[in-house]
Amino acid sequence: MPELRRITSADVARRAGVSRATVSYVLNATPGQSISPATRDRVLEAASGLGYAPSAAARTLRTGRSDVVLCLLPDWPIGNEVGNLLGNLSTALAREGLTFVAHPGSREDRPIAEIWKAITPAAVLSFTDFSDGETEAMQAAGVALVVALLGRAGRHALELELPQQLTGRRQAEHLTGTGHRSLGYAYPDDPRLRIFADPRLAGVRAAAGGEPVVRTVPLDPVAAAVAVDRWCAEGVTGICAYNDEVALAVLAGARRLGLTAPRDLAVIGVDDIPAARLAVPPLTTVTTDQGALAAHLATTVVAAISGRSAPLLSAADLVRVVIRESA
Amino acid sequence: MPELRRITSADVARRAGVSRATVSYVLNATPGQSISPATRDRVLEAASGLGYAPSAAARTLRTGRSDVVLCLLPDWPIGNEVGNLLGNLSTALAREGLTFVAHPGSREDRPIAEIWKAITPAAVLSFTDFSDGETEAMQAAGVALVVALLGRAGRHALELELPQQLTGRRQAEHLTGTGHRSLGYAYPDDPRLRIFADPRLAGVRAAAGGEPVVRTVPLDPVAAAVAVDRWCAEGVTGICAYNDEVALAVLAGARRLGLTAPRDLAVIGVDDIPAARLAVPPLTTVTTDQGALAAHLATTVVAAISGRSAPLLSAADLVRVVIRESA
DNA sequence: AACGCATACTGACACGTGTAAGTAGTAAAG
DNA sequence: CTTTACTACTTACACGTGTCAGTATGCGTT
Repeated sequence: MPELRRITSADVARRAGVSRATVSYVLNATPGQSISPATRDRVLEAASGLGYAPSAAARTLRTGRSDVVLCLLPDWPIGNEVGNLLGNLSTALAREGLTFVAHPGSREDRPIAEIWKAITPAAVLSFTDFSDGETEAMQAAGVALVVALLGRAGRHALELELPQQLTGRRQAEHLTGTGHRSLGYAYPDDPRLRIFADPRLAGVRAAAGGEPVVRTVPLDPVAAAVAVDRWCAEGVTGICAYNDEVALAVLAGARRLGLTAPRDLAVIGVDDIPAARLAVPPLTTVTTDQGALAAHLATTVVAAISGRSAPLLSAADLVRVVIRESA
Repeated sequence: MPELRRITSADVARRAGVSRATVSYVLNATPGQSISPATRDRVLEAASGLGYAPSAAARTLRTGRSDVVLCLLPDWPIGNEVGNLLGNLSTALAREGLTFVAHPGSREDRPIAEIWKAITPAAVLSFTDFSDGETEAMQAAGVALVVALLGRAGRHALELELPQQLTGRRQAEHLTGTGHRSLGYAYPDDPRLRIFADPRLAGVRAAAGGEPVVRTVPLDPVAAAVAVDRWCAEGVTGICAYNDEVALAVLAGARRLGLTAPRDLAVIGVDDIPAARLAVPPLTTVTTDQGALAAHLATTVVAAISGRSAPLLSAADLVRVVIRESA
């Protein structure tokens, strides 16, 4: 059995006939160092020839900072669209030389300190915001950047807040644009979702003429029917739903009452999940350009890590209405 | 401004009035070392008093192994159910002292070597299987365990293969149990999903009387109608769909043809997504106990890391049919 | 000839940890 | 009184890297 040993930069140095320091300078393209093209090539060839892979642990120990960006996922079920965003974020950050990883699971079953202590990330992203103590502890441990994407406005940049509001705006604009005067907002049943729901509702409020009638709609046809019945009694004709699933519940509730969309009630969702176009009737919804959003998040993270100032998000054409038949 | 320095075990040792080695022995409860209760308490108190957090990088460097379990996600969109599985897996591994992280994004845009090099995980999980070279390189770099959950049968344990097959079995059993003799299988449009679809189809084959009529069904009502039309012409009366979304497409296609489920065509899905119970008619589907599956995966990983043999999966009551109206 | 000054490197240290090997001190056994 | 065994530690090294401070060589200038 062949000896299975890690290949270190010392191996590369030996093979290239130079010192280990030179190897490090070549492979990291350290500025301010002058290396002759000849030895540079020798080092590069030796490294790839041996299949050298620098030890991240050693590098992190030395520099006090890794190239990992950690994203703490919330404990509520992540849907297709968040998964999509994470995928795009991962490729966008990879393009900048950063490694993106996500940690799912609630914060309760494991203190989040355990997590970033085990990774030593360059940046930590979270959907919810941190306590001041947490932020402080992380920065003391060498985490360069801590960002909450949503949550109570603090001194953090809430980068996702704006697109969420815009989502609500577009919903309301579409309904008022098609003649609906009195709007309802179908709020999700799960209280953990309010962190997303509140900014969307705020967007609806801003774009709707009057105050929308907010009602919680469970993902159940019978319960949804009750909500729809009361909306109709109040003269509401257009419903902005928190997302497509809630919108499907509204449609199912309306169907139980013998109502058909969009004639009796217009419904518009968010996310454009696959089930939306397969619904009865096909669901009009609002979709976000996750690729562009992820790219912006990535540049924000990179800028913050390297100390530059982050560009502003031009959210205007990020969110788009997909018109089908339900509204 | 207060000096912001990392608290090391040397700080703890100084404060407790002992050597650094003693601190390490106490905090890691190293077997074979005898520490007096008095000094043990002093060390423990000093550590918590200073808020000591061991550097994962240093520990990883020293031991050559971290307590991180890395899961490589495929590049196709992960749905609710996979997200659920990841969450459960995360909490199950946390209970064993392991930190779970997921890396989304395709393998193409970043060689996977870059990823595990940046993390140095104790184990790597993947849905697809690795090339032999990749496996070898990872083990050379100190990764203890490499597991492919699905894929071509190799020398790896394909832990997810069995539950997937069982899923297909349960679908077919339900349909044959309700009198359907001639079955069809609605295969997903996206070729990247075949890694999940093939074992499920194999399960249907094993449980169905004859060979099911396999047809690809895109997530589009019009295209799905074409498939349904041909199935009906062939005398097929029950459809096992790859998942709930494909099942919804089949239902939408049937509706376009004026057919109603389950009278003209019985349809059964997989996953029990929220949209399933809101469909017309509410979708009968097969659901997996993700919590139990995750727990089994976690114990398998832990067993493999610590060199013990893994327990077998008792898959029997893991998969369950949710009977609604479509079949 | 002396000096400055780039170029092209090398030697040595530090990061924070786990652990093997060693060392006093005490106590029981021979 | 020596030996052995055990307790309760400490000293010292290694893990693999980045980087500061040197050093030797060549070259143009004073």
